[in-house]
Amino acid sequence: MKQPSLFPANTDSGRHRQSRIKPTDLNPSQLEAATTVDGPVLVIAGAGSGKTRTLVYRLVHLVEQGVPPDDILLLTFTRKAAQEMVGRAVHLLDGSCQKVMGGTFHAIANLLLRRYAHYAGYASNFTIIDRGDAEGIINLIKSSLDLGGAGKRFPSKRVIVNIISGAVNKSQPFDELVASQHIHLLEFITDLHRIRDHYHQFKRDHGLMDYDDLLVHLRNVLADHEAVRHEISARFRYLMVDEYQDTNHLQAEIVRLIATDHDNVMVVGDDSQSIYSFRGADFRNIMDFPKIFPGTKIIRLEENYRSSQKILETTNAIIEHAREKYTKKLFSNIAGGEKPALFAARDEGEQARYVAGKIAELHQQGAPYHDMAVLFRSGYHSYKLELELTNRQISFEKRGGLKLTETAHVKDIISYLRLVVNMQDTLSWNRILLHLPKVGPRTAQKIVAAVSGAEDPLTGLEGFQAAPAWRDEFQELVKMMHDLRGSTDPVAQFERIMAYYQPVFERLYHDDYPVRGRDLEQLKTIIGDYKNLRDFLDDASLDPPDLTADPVLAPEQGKLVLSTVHSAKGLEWDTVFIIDLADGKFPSAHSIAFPDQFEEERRLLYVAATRAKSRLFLTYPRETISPDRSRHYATISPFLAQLSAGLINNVSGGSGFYGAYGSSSLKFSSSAMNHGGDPDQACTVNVQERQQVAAGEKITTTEMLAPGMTVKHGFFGSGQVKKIVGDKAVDVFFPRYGMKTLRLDYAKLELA
DNA sequence: AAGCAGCCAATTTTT
DNA sequence: TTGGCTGCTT
Repeated sequence: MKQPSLFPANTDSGRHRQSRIKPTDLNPSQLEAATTVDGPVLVIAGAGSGKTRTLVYRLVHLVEQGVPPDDILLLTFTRKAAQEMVGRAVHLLDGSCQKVMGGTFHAIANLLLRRYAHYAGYASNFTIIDRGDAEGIINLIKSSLDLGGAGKRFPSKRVIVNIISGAVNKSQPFDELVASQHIHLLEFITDLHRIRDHYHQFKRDHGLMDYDDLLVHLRNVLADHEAVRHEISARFRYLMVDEYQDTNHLQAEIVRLIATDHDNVMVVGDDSQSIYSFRGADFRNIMDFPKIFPGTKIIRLEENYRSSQKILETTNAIIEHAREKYTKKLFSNIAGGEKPALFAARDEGEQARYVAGKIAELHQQGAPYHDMAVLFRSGYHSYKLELELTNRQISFEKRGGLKLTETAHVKDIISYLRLVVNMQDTLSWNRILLHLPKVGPRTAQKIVAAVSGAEDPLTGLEGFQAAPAWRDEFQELVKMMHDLRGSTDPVAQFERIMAYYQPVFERLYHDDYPVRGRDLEQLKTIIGDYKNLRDFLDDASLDPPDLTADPVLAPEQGKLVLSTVHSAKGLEWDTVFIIDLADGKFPSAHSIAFPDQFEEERRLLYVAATRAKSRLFLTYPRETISPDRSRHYATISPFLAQLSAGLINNVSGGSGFYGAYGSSSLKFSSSAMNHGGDPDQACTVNVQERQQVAAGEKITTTEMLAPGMTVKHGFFGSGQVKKIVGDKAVDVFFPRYGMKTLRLDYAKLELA
């Protein structure tokens, strides 16, 4: 949890000792990577190729060579990853390299900016805001500029934040991004500019930084202030960056700038595991690295030490079909094991029962729960399974999906706490003032004006003339704010807030406040780990805890893990289940019309499948139920339909229990398998199946279309066919989204 | 004018 | 399960 201080007094360092690294611990490539001390190094490390091990040993090696641990900066994708690597190195070194600075780009940027923020025009007590906060600001601006109220075609706050953030993370000009990704919003471009400018000004005025600002301002400070650049470059003489394929241009620039004076940088990555392009990540950073750092030593790790050869054959086949040809083909010396198993369940309920049953069965055969994980595309895909596991009393830990800090009641508490640290934080004022009875957006705005206009915000608050209807509650608030300012113990401050908030809480969430109350208990426990309120608030934004099913239980080891694929990155388990492998769920429906996104979904499946050491189960439901309770047939994920026969073992039962179409699903799956190796064949089978179940409405070939016809798409709505492109694709114009080229084997089109 | 209750819609992935 | 919109109440 705690970050080491940024510039600690460095005392003992670099005692030479007998090396802890035995050459036999690493293979020759790993050893070379671990023992190259100076200069730029690019390590291209396939899944399971011992990348983490190599990084840990390099840490050890650097320290053994006399590099003060203090001088090393380890940039990782999650804070957990950094902790684990440093922890392992500390273990190998008997505790002597605790001072290695490690964390995410954002966390490190935060630490540095606390010191250098004034170069960016910020005070050092700035508040870090998350996505929800950013959306809140956009809403305030939208209403203050009187936008969006009238026409409902005006983009939602979500879309606006996406655009603003996307332009920063993709280093793309704002207008260009709107033109390429949101062509239908070009008519609003002037208003979008106004919103963007107000948003930037708002953050500046109130001491707020969003995630992107942390990177942007750090980059700017490094680029524009030579003295600072040299100071930081000297401070971190050795840089290591993990998961480099998931960095964006801004992050690459930051690396370049921090390494200014020494070029001692090792980056590690795998282009076939790039899964964060939605956040601006560009795996071409890997290819560009040697250009930016001339003289780069390139090392490849291609032997997989994680998975059995049988699993690896399948994962290799998954990535084989990628449009982009990747540089590596992994091999494994782990013989034996089982082929991956494919289970086509009748519906989501059966899928959950199958997975839970398998887990119970394997557990009985001696497999510990913590050696098993269930992975899925989206957080909510696991809901049914969570119920099933709870029924069977199998406890689990869920990663990814909703965060504790994303729940309304926790945000409430955090807003009060933020004000203790930064009274200029208008966004938080606005939120908590709405808790007063009879106070809505309008009155809240007036109070906010009084608060931010005053020399001392609290005096401004006190001076506000509250209406008699809510004067008492207002006085309570004033009193609490005074008490909070007089305290420095986070837990005491939390308690004081709760004393005030409890009645508000019960009124606001009268339906379910007892359940929500457990989140607040959990929050209190977490706050108890901090001595300093700002550290807590930073972590709450930068490393928000997952919303766990049973908060009272400490994060004990030994539990089954349920996780989104994104949150499973870098981890491994003996047994892995990947569920909901149906077209439209994995790959997600959003990706289907966009080839780049579709390819990223493929890599995502690759990442998921390469987490497995010895057992891999792939499942999908044949039928899904929408929120409106209508049923839909689902087809197997195209990524699986493309695979050759023989790679995967179809275990889809076949007892009459599955019902009429259940058995047809078996035929479908196995025929797709039998024709495998030839993707077109598999697609043909796929197409026939769709025609059969959908009574001929779905468009499966271009022969069914002609320019001028109207068609319907699940995401884009109705559109007009403009042009037939080849025999598999069609250009369609959608009024709200513009012209799209749709590939008929990806996209599901219907005749309107 | 402003707050508030109740209804309907939509829902990716993360720092 | 939240969020936006509508129409009723203060």
